[in-house]
Amino acid sequence: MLDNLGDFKRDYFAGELTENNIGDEVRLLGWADSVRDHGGVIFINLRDREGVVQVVVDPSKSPEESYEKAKKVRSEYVIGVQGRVQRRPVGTENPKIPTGNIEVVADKLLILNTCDVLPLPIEDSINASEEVRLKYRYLDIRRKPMFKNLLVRHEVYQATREYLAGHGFLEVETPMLTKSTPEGARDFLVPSRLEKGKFYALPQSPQLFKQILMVGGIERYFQIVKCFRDEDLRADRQPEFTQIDFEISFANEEDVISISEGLVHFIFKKVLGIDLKLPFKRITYKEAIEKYGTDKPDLRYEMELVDISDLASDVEFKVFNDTIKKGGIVKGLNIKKGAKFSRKEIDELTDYAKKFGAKGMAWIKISEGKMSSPITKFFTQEQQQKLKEKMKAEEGDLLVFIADSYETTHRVLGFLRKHIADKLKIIPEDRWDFLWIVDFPLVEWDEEEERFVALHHPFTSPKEEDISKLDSALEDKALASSIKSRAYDLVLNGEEIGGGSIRIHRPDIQKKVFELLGISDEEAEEKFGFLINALRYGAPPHGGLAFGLDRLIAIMVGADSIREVIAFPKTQKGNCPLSNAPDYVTEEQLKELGITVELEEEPS
RNA sequence: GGAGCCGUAGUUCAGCUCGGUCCAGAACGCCGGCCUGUCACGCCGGAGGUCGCGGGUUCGAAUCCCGUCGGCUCCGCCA
Repeated sequence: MLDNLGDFKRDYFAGELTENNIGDEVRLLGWADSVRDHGGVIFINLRDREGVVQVVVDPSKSPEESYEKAKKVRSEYVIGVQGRVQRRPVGTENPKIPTGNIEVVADKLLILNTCDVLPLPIEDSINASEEVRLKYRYLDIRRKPMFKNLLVRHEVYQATREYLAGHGFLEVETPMLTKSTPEGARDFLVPSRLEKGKFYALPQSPQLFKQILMVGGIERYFQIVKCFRDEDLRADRQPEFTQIDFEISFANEEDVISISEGLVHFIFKKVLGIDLKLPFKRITYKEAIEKYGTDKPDLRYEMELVDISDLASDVEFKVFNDTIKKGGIVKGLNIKKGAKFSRKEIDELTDYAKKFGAKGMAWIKISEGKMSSPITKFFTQEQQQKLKEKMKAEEGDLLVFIADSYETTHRVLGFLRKHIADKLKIIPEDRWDFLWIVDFPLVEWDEEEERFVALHHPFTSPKEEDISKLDSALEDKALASSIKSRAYDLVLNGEEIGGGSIRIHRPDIQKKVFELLGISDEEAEEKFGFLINALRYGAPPHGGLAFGLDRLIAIMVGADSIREVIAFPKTQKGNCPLSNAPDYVTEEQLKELGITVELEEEPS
């Protein structure tokens, strides 16, 4: 028989009790974390949000009714205890828990609810499969590490609001039911009942609305906001995710960067007690690609790409000099202490490189004072020496080379660099390597679509000195590619955690950029007409940034996946094992929306 | 769209190479009994399985083959 809560109130959280409470009569509410029945005395660890305390039910001290009830308590029963706090008898202290010097002698015991056999253990270390954890997320969240992640998340929200509100930013909500936009990710669509055949889209970001808020004279806007993108999932990608989004009027890059740095600094200080060094390092997009092979380099380890194209054009090795002749490049990585790799391991690296488009991978081991490799014979002594100098090669190193186009070479080496660093476990933990990537190209040529696409988004402003290039950019691919944008990304430990730009605030420039992107006047008018219109009515210069909140928090708590910092995340197929969404709806619901569904198979 | 790993009691796994001795086994959990200072309590006993699903091969399939569903990682995709 279960007890009613009635007017039973909690005086303390279990974890709040200290030796100062000794002698106090207290009431506690929570879950039975563990029960130890000795046939006589019964120990129950009562757990709540803030911690655990031992409750003692002693037949010689507690009322018989309470003792009989205590015998029935099992793991995760919901209980209430009224009792006196006492110092534990000498020798029975438990140093493993913060309240280990005290215990509560139960006077009154309430059993408020029972609990079925648990599908996953409520323990700190994770053993259960992720599928089970998501299905029973309420049990998973009872685990301390999950609770801590959600707590950190809460503290980041609060710090964000404190900092941005303190710097004159107004929190304004933007619509969740909005308009589908071309460019960018696939939209989630929501059918309109009132206008059958029409659809809302869930926002990929509040981009257009926050710009319009600037036109509206808000001056400084922010929002902690859900964004939706219907693309395939990854460990760091969910179909719905959260951004810290902000925008500033009359701002240039430095204003946005400095607010961003201030915010991140504030969050780290407030939540983790860490003093980040400001300003963050900055490198250009070009430098990032050429040194690290990626636009989100992890600077926690060195291993930079080395260009040996000039040397490669002279060596007899056909793969190298042919690549150069065709306008490609040859670059290498020095894998420190990599000479210990077996032939098999090197072959695995080659296969890995091929996955990313490499045709092959050349390698040279430096061991016993000389170079050993199938390609050494193509190098003269002098060339070997030169190569060693360029690569800063020392005894015990392994040099690997990719010869291909500019793009492929960098891309492959970028992935290799990361892969090898993981493999060799040379990435230091507990480092916070923030890095701004600046000077992005405005557009890049998309071979598949046979048009230019925006690297950032279509509302990103070109650099002021490049605006004149817009007029002839369509006819001149090289010229178009040389236009730099006013975009910037913030990278932390090799992950992109934020990105933004100074936007276009003039309708004439916006029109030219649309033209460059192959977006016709009609299409621009139809899809973004409301923004273009707004720009015509005194739009101030403005810019901003959005942080990927989930990624930021995942890195802060050391989680491998953003699912660990989201209360109710989705699986890789976009399912929610807890609620079983998405699911079929009734014929009536579909009819009301004027929707007919074509299924390959009938729903079961 | 593609590649890889995984799917066996409530949970985590072993068994699968080389089919039979497996009407499947361990640990934790659960249930019952004993136990008055434990805290991963202990001791004794017990229950618990559509081996993801479907098909095939075979005298015989958890094990081999094909398909399919689901979970995870990655590529493509993600302005």
